[in-house]
Amino acid sequence: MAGSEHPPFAVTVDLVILTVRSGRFAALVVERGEDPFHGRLALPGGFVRPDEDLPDAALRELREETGLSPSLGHLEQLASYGAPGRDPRQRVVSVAYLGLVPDLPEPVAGSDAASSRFVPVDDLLRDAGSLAFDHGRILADGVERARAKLEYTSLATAFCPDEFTVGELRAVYEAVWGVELDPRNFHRKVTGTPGFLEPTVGTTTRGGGRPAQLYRRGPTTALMPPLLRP
Amino acid sequence: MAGSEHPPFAVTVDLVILTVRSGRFAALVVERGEDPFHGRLALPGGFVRPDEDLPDAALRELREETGLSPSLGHLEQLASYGAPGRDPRQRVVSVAYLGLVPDLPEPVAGSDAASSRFVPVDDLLRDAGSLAFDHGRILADGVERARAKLEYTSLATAFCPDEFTVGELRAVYEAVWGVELDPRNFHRKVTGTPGFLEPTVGTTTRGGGRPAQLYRRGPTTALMPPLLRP
DNA sequence: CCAAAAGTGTTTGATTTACACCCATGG
DNA sequence: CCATGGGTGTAAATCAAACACTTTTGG
Repeated sequence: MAGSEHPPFAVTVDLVILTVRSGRFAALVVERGEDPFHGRLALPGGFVRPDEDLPDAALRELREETGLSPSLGHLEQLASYGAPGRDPRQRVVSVAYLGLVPDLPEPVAGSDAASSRFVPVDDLLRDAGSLAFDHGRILADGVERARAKLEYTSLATAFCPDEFTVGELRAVYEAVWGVELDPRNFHRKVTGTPGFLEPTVGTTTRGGGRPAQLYRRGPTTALMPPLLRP
Repeated sequence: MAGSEHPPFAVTVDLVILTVRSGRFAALVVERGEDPFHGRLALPGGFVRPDEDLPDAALRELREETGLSPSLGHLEQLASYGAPGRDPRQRVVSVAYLGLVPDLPEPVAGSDAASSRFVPVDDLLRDAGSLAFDHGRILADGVERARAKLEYTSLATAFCPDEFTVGELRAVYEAVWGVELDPRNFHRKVTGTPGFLEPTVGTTTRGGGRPAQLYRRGPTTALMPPLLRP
């Protein structure tokens, strides 16, 4: 807590942006255009500006990379990473944020990094060194956090579009956890948890079968009873 | 992810060190000896050194402030705080760590900050502005995290000395949550959860009544069934 | 012997699970 | 009319809360 002899640090934000795309749990990655790690995959991110708060920097990067502001979706701080050698150029402390977004209709909208795309997380995590810097660890931490939070919050709705069916919501859990859930018990559980889902007037038959009630995400990001253990 | 025009940041670690002392949930605070916030209470912490990893900085501060290395106890990253105005002198990003320690026999051992002491968290949180900087918020976040993790992990043992009884462990929960728990059901629950407690040969009658089995913390920081909902 | 805390057993009610069954649509 | 998913009912199993009861010490 002394005076002014603080060493020079750079501060960045890195983003773990997760979604569910065609039944697969996937993360947004960019291909690096410069050294170090030229040509390798990395998490999107960038330097925090001099007068910018950390969440603002994360939101700005999210907008730049995906064209999304998480009015839909969800953004929270994940953790910080500051090992001395993690960036070979200089001492960098990175504050990682975890974002959950619905499957974008356009892969990535009018976006800074044209080379960004979603890749299934199992593929990215298969060997830890496939990502630049320590981004493999950051991604693993983000994936673990997301999986854990689905168990006891209503966050899974952040992966769904504005209106969605209970079956589509169940598909999110099945993709993220890699399990099969009983459709009947799942339905009872989520519709019976206050604050989780808000019914709309509409129904849909996309996906076939009997028309399904459409829901919006509840207002509260509600905490729930355990939901379902994989 | 551009070149080298990064603004000057200072990086610190701040510590939320929690314990249970005479039945009260308490946090370690120091009295500031300099401006800004001269004379106000603050969380212990300090600048990260140029070649020091973040967890190492947190461990070093913990040692300096409490004389404890958390071989007993527990230390984990909490969150980072970097709002532009949070330190009036300069732009500082602080990485907060959460430490859970047993009640120290000596209040604070051979310690850097002679003015450090444990204060009940309710007193510290009663009005948010009682702590310097944004340390009220950091403390609140740490307290919330600790309370939440007791629910589904065996972390409560980090508040206990090397050997302890089930009744002493129950007292930890009651202090942290501010509730009364049924001693009989609590006993069954914790002794029945594999990996939570490791029985020793000893017993004790400190606290009166029938001799109580002594336990050590289990090896695994086990995840548990929900335990008990307050 | 009495108080006080440890520890066990049992009863009751809630929650979860598994699965039988009916519903409403598209092809 | 049938395949497909949506949605409800229900019985069995599992789990948690409440509490009667026994144990073992100190005073």
